[in-house]
Amino acid sequence: MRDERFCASNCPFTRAIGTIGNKWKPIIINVIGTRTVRFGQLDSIIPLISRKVLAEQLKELEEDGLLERLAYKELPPRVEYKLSEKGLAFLPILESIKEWNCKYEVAPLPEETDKKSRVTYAG
Amino acid sequence: MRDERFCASNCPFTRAIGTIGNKWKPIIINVIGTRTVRFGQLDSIIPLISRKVLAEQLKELEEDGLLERLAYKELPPRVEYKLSEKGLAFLPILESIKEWNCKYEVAPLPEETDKKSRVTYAG
DNA sequence: TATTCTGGTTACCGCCAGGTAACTACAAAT
DNA sequence: ATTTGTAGTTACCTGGCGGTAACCAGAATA
Repeated sequence: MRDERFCASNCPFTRAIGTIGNKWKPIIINVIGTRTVRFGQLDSIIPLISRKVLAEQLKELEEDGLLERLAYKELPPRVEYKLSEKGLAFLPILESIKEWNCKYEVAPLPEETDKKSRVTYAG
Repeated sequence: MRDERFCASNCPFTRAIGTIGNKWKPIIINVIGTRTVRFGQLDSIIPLISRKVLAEQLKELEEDGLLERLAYKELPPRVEYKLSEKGLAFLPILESIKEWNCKYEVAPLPEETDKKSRVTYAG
């Protein structure tokens, strides 16, 4: 999911894209925001992602220093995720993407499907 | 390459990620920048992308209004690409990603491979 | 006559991203 | 005794992403 060739580039921008340049990571970071969120919450807030891929993405985000994982030694287990300083510093960028899209997006609904089938987050 | 489920979302941020949330599009937009660039130039500047995928990405970027395509009726053909107003408005976002990465990136070179194998753009 | 130059498109094929289902541990509730 | 709940992990399998190679037009050059 991370692109290793990108991450090995000499260009810092290319490396950045290699790290966060896929569809799930911006969504996950945006959903977490300034909160502390548990795995199961993410799983239900983002219905289109499977648990397997969610776990992979979270692991990579943690390895890349965007995320902090807090595991409590309880049963049933409890794990909380929150953004690190680096992750929090990425939020304004996501915010500007949101504004950019709102400003320039053109009519995105060519075929008027029933609105029930549309999902709120990440789908 | 575009994620249609994302693009059909009610959430403008999710739609934005559905449109530009893959690894090639930010790279392409960044490479074009404020210039006017021909297809063959892009192909050689970004060595890791194949012509097929490059053509696909350019077509989608044009459909999404980020890019303007100017085809001259010559032989051999000449086609020039430049960013639209929407595309140009996206450049500052890419710039802030670059700065963010430079500020927070941690030692990205675990195994010291020979530097010759590293590529400058997108790889 | 044959090659080159450009911007693609098409057919074909292999691999892996990602989905599904099953399974784990153990405590507490029923 | 059995079900429930959490946070994953693992095995297995398939669709489709993306790579490669061939091919196109038609003027210019050798």
